[in-house]
Amino acid sequence: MDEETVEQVRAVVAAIPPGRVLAYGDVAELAGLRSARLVGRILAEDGADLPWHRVLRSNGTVADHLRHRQLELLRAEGVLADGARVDMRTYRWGG
DNA sequence: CCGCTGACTGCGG
DNA sequence: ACCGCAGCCAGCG
Repeated sequence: MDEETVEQVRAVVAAIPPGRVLAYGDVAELAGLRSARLVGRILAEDGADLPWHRVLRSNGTVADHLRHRQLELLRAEGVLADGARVDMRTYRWGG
């Protein structure tokens, strides 16, 4: 992985305010990338120390293996999920 | 080089 | 709401 790319993504994710969220694609755009998948990959490898739970799919759902943990962390900062889905219109940073 | 695999996305049926 | 498909970037066999 390109170190600069990783740092760009890390910077964007670190800047998301508590109680707000972004889609992988949003992070990619803000970091100057064309691939949302790459953002997911970077968070998987270098995202442990970041508020990675504020990044989810564009439709408000999250990957299965993260579902429980991520929704729990979001709930703790006031982001409520309607079942397995977060309302992006309400919580998306910017909006 | 080829194909498969993901913390993904938008479009069409 | 469901499904498939094409694009997407990087790593692995």
